[in-house]
Amino acid sequence: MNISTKSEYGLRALIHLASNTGREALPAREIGERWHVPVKYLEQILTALKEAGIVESQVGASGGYRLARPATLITAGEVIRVLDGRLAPVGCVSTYDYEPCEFEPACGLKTLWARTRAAIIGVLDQTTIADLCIPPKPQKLVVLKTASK
Amino acid sequence: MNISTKSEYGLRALIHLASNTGREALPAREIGERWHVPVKYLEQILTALKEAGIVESQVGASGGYRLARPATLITAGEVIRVLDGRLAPVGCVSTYDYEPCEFEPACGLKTLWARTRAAIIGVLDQTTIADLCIPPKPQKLVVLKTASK
DNA sequence: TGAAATCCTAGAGAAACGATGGACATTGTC
DNA sequence: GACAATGTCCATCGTTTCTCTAGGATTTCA
Repeated sequence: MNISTKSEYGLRALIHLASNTGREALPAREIGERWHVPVKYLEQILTALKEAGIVESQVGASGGYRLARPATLITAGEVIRVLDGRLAPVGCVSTYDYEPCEFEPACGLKTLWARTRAAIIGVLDQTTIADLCIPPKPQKLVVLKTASK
Repeated sequence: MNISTKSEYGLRALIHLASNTGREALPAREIGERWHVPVKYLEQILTALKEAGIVESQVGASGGYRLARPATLITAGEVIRVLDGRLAPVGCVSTYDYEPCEFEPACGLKTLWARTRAAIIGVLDQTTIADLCIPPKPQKLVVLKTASK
C-alpha cells in the first residue's frame, strides 16, 4: 500500500508552487533544491503534471512552473492518479482503471477492496493542495520556564 | 496503492480454510487448484501465515493447513501486514514499521498520510476472515417469471 | 515401502522504481 | 547577436521488488 516517491515529490512541488503566489514562475531547480528532489527527475514529474493540466510551464530564461488552477481546485487524489496510477487497491473496484477479475461478482474480497477504495478516496479526493499548505498544529506544547524561580 | 497478489492469494486461502470447518486439514494443492494459485507459491504464503500464528500446519500424508484461530479473530489487516508489510502509505505515519522523515514534524503531507492510513486501517482492521466468507448480496435482483401467463 | 504432504533454500524472469544524461528549443538580458 | 538559464524530449540504466519456478529433504500415514 505504498505511495511512491513520485507522488510524494509531486505533491511537495505543488505545495511549494501554491505557497509562492507572489512570483510568476518557479524553476524546477529551485523546488528540487528546497525539497531534496533530483532536478531531472522532478522535471519529468512536472511534465506529467503539465500534461494533466495541473501546472503550466514557461520556457526560457526566468521560466519555470506555476499552478494552472487555484490550489483549492487541485486534489491530492488527482495528483496521485496522474503520477502513481489508480487509487483503488485492485483493478476490479476501480472506476478510472477498471480491470475485470475472474471471480466476479460472487467474490468475498471485492467488497473489502471496494470499502478500502472508498476510504482512501474519501481522504485523498477531499484534500486539496491548499489544505496541505496550512502547517499542521504542533504535536507537543512546549512549556516555557516560569519566571517564578 | 496496490495490494499484491500475495495478500490476495493469502486472503483467498484463509477464506477457503474458514469455509471448510468440517475437515481436518486442507492441503495447499487443493486450495491452489480451486483459486488458480500456483501451489508452490501458495506454500510460501501459507508458511508466512504459519509463522505469524494465523494458520497451523500438519506435515505428512493427509496433512495440510487449518486456521490457528476462529475466523472471527483474524483480521484482513493482520494478514496483509504479514504478507505485504505495513498498511500505512509511508513510513512516517506507521506504528508497526515507523521510519523517520527529514521534514517532520512540520510537514504538510504527514497529516494527509496519517488520515489516509487511518482510513485504510479503519476498514482492514475491522474486517475479519469470517466477514469475508459471507457471500455479498446480489447486485441485481433476478425477477422470476410469474406463473400468471 | 511408497505416496502425499510440508519444509527449506535458491534463483530466474519481468516489471517497476528512481533516477541520470545529453541534445535541442526557447526566452530574456547584456 | 551572444550567452546563460530554462523547459522539452528521448534514451538508458542500475536496483529492487514481485511473482513464480525448481529441486530436494523431511515427515506422516496406509
